[in-house]
Amino acid sequence: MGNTIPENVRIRYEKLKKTVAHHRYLYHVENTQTLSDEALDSLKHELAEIERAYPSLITPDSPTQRVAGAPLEQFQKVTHVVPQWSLNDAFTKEELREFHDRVTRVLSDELGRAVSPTYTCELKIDGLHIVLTYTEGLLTTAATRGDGKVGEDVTHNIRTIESVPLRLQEPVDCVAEGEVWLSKEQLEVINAARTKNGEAPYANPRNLAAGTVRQLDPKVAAERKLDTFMYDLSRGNTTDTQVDELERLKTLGFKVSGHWRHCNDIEEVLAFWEEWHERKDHEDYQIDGVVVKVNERTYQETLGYTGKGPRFAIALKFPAEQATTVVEDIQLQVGRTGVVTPVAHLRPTLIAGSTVSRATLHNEDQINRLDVRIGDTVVLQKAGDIIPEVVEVVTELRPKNTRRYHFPKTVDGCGGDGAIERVPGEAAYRCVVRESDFLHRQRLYHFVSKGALNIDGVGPRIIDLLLDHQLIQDAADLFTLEVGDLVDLPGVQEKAALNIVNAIQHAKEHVPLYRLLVGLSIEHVGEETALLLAQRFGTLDALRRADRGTIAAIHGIGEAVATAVYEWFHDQKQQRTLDAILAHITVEEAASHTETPLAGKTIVLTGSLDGMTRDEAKACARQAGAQIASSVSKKTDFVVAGADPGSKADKAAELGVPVIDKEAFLRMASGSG
DNA sequence: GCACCTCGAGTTCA
DNA sequence: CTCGAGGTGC
Repeated sequence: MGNTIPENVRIRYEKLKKTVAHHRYLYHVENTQTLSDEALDSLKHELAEIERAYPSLITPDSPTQRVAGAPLEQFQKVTHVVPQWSLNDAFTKEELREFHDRVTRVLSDELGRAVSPTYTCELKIDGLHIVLTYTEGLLTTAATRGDGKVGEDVTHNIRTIESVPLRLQEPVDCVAEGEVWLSKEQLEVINAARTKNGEAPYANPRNLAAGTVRQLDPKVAAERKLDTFMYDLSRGNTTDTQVDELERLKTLGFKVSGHWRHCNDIEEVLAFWEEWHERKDHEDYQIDGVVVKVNERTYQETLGYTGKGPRFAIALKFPAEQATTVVEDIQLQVGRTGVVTPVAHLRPTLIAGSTVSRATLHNEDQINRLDVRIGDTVVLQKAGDIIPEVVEVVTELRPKNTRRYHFPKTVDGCGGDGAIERVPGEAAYRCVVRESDFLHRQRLYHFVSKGALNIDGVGPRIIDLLLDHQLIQDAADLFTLEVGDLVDLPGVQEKAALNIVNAIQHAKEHVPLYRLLVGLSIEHVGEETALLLAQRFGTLDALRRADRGTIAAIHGIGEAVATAVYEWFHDQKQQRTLDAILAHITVEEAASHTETPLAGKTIVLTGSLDGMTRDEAKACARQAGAQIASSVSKKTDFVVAGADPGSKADKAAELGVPVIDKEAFLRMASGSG
């Protein structure tokens, strides 16, 4: 503070800031340029000079604030205000027509009249999805998509991207979604420099863009010229169509791709797709398809969402890049549960930016369907551009004297004599012996993994060392390890030993109940089922005492899962293992949902629950343990009536079923009242 | 009893 | 991402 700023400096400063921001707007949004690069640099330089003299002038939207300071220690998690859906995919014209048929059918059913929506087509850029949050027009947060609910805060890197406005043209609150990408040209520039330094070049722009955004040090991002296209205003949007939304994004100052089209029918959509199938390689960014959206907002809302994504949009992908290679061998892998998976070992081949040498064949049926044989030439592609997939065998190139693949009857290291069996009616082979050293080892890997106890820095390699040197027998032994035990291990220094012990000691405090349940390797119990169990019973003791029927009564858990859980908790050996673990860890109990007045009740929804979609209300009721029925009967416990209730409310009155309003429903669902 | 969805488990490479 | 199996809703 202290030194006052002369009025003329302040005016000059504001003027400079405005000019630079305006230039950015023209350049990235309007695609025109009014200043030479040199002129712009000199303005920025002058701006920086003034700020150096009067630091109190600096605000977050100053062009000088694009390059932030020190590297981060680690990423912060960001919970998305707007759920980040992913899109369903279509690969053929046929699938697109099915999408269109479904859309028109649902709309006609819901609205009671024939409706033909129009569509927008936008290019699907192969980059990294980002979510930008603005408060009163200022960029406050930039986050990655993550799992759709929680992403990582990468504001420090996104700020460095020129095309991202630090201040919008209007002081609005909004959330915008778009894609960060790196041009093919930039990739070449970077790779040329790397090759010169004797470093390996990066495989493709997408991976490099993703890697860059996830750098802790913002200097790296600032050097690599990332760019953006924004395509959605998910909060603070008042437009009635997707077309208007794109225009609105531009008005606010976002960079929006110019290559989109408003299509009146599905044939025009297909024409756009075919046109870009031809053109896609001529752009400076990678395009992996066309995003097709129902244009009209009211129709979008009518169509709504599934658990995965919107029903009003689809990603029409271009055919995946394919390659052919030779199957050199088919080998068997055994997982934690004893399931045997056949994997094709391939002659290494370059496809979609990486060299692939293995591909899963899933199971015996899949091998038979494809009739893959050792020695065959196969067509390979990457599902979702990541996982290699054997599409088909090129039978014309099959060598003579090949034999159909016969699934072996034994697998090395599977325990006992290595026998495997396929239970009739099931697809997978499993190890016959289920209590082998091998499977025990796999279960330990799982116990320390991210989804379970999440012991940082302890993975398969460390577990192998500990087991092989008899430092541990089972999971409980991990918690008594001391630095002195570990330093004798080959390749483990004092520092590493300390890290391991610290990580284990850290992980044993406040273990959420569901994470412990995940870690126990109970059949059918993964993250979701573990959460259901934890929420229903609250404590491990309650779960241990539960009978089979109580477990099966949980919505989302049936007989098969209930039996597996019940039997695990009534197996003496498992219980001894569990007790041993419990002696060392503290378990964070979950809030039990048994107490809500709706638990076990059957309810019927009618009328519109304003501010809440039908799906949300259903989810809320289920969460509280209620069953939802579609019509009112004697068995109905409550009818929830919103605005304009239909005939169901009358029926309820007739049968004497209690009718409650939205507020009462929410109170009951949340456990009070 | 069947069509749908969700979950769990296994999957590749840099 | 893909598969199979389990669970739910009609």
